[in-house]
Amino acid sequence: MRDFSRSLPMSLLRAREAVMRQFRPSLREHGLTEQQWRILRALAAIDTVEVTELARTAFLLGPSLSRILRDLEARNLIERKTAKADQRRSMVSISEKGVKLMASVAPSSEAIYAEITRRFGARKLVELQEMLGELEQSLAGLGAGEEASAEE
Amino acid sequence: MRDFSRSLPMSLLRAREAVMRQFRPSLREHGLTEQQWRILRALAAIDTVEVTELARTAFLLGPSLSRILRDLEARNLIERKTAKADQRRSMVSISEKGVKLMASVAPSSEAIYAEITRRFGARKLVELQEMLGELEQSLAGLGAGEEASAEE
DNA sequence: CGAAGATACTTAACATGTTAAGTGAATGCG
DNA sequence: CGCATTCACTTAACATGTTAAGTATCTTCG
Repeated sequence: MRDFSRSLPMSLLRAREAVMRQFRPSLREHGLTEQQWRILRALAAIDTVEVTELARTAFLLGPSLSRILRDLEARNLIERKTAKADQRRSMVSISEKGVKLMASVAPSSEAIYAEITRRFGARKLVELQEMLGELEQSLAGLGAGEEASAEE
Repeated sequence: MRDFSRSLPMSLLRAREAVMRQFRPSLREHGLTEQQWRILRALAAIDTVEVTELARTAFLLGPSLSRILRDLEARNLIERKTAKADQRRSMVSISEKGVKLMASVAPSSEAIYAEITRRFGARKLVELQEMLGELEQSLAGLGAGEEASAEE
């Protein structure tokens, strides 16, 4: 069997960890986890979303998102209100306080991203992301959850 | 701020999830998590290792590894004995039962990996892994933990 | 209309990620 | 030697990942 430290999952895991290690300290200083930050960023760009759509955007599973939204709401960083037309749906939006928090984190976050880009190379970064997208695409519809979709 | 769904961390996260989604069902059938599988694979190739070295190889943090080893030992999939020369060190090895479990999982795991390789392309896969390695390298010594290292 | 099924979440339960603190065993050094 | 420091782990505490089950609401269709 292939040396597992050279397997694709391990390569992806290590690369992601190398990247996230750069961001975590800054986020931590602001009392945010990586996932909470993802949610705030997603909300900042969208005004109002349903929970399910937010889960898709922030790439979080429903149960994780449920918990995090509960906590973010308790910290007054987001707001929720049930949709009028469908009482099942909960509409989520970022609060003013949330916007301010984002504004305080964004500069260092941007700086870190810029430094990563500088070190790795902007061109290579684009190329890498293209390959990652292709990998994702090439596996779409393979694993669980895709029951007889059209696929064209 | 950049559309966060196109950020490098998200690209890496989605790509990894697309890959792991392929493996999880098979591992689950054998009662293994992704991390437990990593540990068994690492042990199978090494005969005996210290916990710290195993953590490095399987890319797990100490506390996670501690818990998992406790569980794997309870399931008799691994064995532990303290080193004679240094009572602090615990030497870990895979058990016979562990070897058999690996043998029962390996075929489907190999098949899945082969299918991923086929879909994405063997050449592109190599290229992708090279880029991931370069990314990791280019960020080595940036984040936390590297206090005034020599840097060559 | 009204019961069966589908939807949109939420809770529960267990495993891991992450940081900090704890424990016991070596080491360094005065 | 003896004590402070370091080391190799382990525990603790809290957040998230993951799957299954639960709850309320909505939709469908007889």
